[in-house]
Amino acid sequence: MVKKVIDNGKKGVRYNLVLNERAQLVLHSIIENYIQSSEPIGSRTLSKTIGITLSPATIRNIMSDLAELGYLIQNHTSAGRVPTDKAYRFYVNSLATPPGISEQIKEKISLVSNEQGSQVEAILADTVRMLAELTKFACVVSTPKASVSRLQRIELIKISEDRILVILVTKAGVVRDKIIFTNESHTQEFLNSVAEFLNDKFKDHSMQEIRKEIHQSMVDDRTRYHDLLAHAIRLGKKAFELNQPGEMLIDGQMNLLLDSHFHEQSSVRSLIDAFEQKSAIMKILDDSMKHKGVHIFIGIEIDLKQLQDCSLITASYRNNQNVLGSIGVVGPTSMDYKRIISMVDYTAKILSKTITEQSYD
Amino acid sequence: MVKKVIDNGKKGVRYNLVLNERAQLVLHSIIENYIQSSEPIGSRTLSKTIGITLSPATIRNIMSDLAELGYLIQNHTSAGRVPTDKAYRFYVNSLATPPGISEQIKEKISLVSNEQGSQVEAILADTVRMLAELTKFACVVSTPKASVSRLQRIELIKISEDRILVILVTKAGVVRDKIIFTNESHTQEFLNSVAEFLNDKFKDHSMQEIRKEIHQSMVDDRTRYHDLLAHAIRLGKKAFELNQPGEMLIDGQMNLLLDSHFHEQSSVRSLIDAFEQKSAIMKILDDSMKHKGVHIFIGIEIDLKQLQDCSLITASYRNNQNVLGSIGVVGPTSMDYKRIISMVDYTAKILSKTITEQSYD
DNA sequence: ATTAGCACTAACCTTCAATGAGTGCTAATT
DNA sequence: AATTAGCACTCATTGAAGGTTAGTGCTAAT
Repeated sequence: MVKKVIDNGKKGVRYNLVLNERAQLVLHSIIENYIQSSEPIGSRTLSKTIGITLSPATIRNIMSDLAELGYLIQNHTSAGRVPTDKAYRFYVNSLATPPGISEQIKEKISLVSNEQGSQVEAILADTVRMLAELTKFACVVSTPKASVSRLQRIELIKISEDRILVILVTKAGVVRDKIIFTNESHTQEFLNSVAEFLNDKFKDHSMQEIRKEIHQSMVDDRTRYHDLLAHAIRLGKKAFELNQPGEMLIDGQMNLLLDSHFHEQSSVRSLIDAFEQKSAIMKILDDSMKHKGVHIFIGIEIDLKQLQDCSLITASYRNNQNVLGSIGVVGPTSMDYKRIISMVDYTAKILSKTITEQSYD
Repeated sequence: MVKKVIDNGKKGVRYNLVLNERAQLVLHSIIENYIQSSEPIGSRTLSKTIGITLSPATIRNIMSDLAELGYLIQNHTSAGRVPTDKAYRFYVNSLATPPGISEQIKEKISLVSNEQGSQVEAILADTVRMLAELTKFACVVSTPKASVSRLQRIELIKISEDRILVILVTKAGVVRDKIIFTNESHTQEFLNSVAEFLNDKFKDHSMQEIRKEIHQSMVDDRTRYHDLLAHAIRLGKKAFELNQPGEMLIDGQMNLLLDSHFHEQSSVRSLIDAFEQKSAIMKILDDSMKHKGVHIFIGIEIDLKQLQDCSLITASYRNNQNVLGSIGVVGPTSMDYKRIISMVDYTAKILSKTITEQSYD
């Protein structure tokens, strides 16, 4: 029975479990129907909506085979069938380049953060909110990590005898601040000199480079005999220490809770859990930064059991110099992939454009 | 029939609709029962749980009167009765000083933001999360408004030919940044001089004062003939312009959505709406900053129709110098007021203490 | 290889009656 | 005069019965 389906003309190819064309068509059609209706698809309804003429009975046979191959499951014996993660994977793989999106949507996406002089964080917040609004799903974005970005300027501000506020501005337009503690008390004037020194020495260097250079300076003999230098290096070490691991902005979690796919108590709980400990999602976003283009994680492919009923569509954004972060949409596995993929794709592109313009390079 | 209840012994007092003692007891008991069970209270069950011996029939009579006076309503003719906003108002008014809370809870509250050297925003974020976690409701906090706070330091950072990044650090420990545009191009060195000038002149002044002083300087003749001064004032004007209207952090919205009181689609929608346009809630928080101690808004008392089924408990927090903002909990009108009030109260006190320690005064 | 036909399933909806928690009113009791 | 017992009544909730519907699998005919 399986043979019927895997047999696509060439007898010899045993392991190449490629669906024959008709089976593909049926599967495709089931998925698109299901995405639209969210209801199990039966042979009858399908035989009407599918393009070619095919009797319900034939379709039943094909569906039975597809079920056996793991593309479909039945919730009840007498219910229609529902696509599995494997089916969605087949589906998105079969999609060619993301289809264009309507001018209207494009305009909405482009409209965000047109306000000049916005900070990067504000742009990201606006973007993520817009995308959540547009997709009606939850939307996340990782903020640029300071470590890959290059230094625009550092400022040291005296707060109390033993506390200094460090402000780092990166070329990507991100402002980060943190407090460091010292044993000795410095005047603001002295801190200004130190900051000026660090700016001269490290401007345009990447944070990683800076940390390395500071480390080298510390073992350099010259440092010990030069007072300002010594202090500068000591303070600089603390200031440039790896700090925030990069953050993540979330919007539209509510959309998911309202979504009919997640109406059972249990799935709502696990969704909340997943978003509460951001780290896991963050990690996925980070990973997807490494590759170009849109990334799609379907159900079980997301390495997070709380999100087993979800799919995650991500795309990275960048400025002229670096990949800075990624933006993503979390929705039910039965989401309208075409629509969401193209939106995420376009949004990431516009975001890259906006951020590049705002960058200080 | 009404007379029976409003009559508390003194015939003459017609407008003073004070409930007699027994009616108060019954009402009190109904409310506490309802807070616990969330189910309409009938005369039968009440006659068992109430302290004194009182037959169901008698209680029915009293309940009937209370209903007529607007303290109770019946959803259906044959259902138990449920407290109204008016009843909750009576209830919280009758509560004496917030009762103490368990040491365990106190400890949990105090535990937050023990990490030294945290930024104010981080402390607030941690606090609001903790309070949401503890109360299982939504929790909001308004960040300190820059305008009331006093200047610790200003920095000007050149970003491009026509853009300058302004960083304001207030004594309350808040860092704010924004970008301003200029017609003329300045060197970073020049910006440093300007910043130093502004720091000398305005350190420790409140933002409001600074705006006023700048305004005066602009009409002052001397300003025109002094180049640095003129530039400083011009840039300063832009830098200190009223910018962010203060922000608001929210956490635990999900808790509300999960709460059984908000399980109808419509009320979930309106909750989301309410939190989406933060401004209205922000306004209430702002208002409550003006008064000392815990504030309680019950149902209709919240000037926001989307939150008609909610109550809001707020308390302001402060440093040595100023009231900085307020923190609040949003829950169903039938929340456990005693518990929540004491938690909000205690949290605000701890928050004030923490922030005072972090302040740069 | 495809399709028509048929028996079978299971969810879903509607109806109906029974149950139970509650009420208001009146008359008896304290 | 206030309280309580008793009674008739209301209405939401529950669960069983029965019909409907959308679906299946299998077999035989095309």
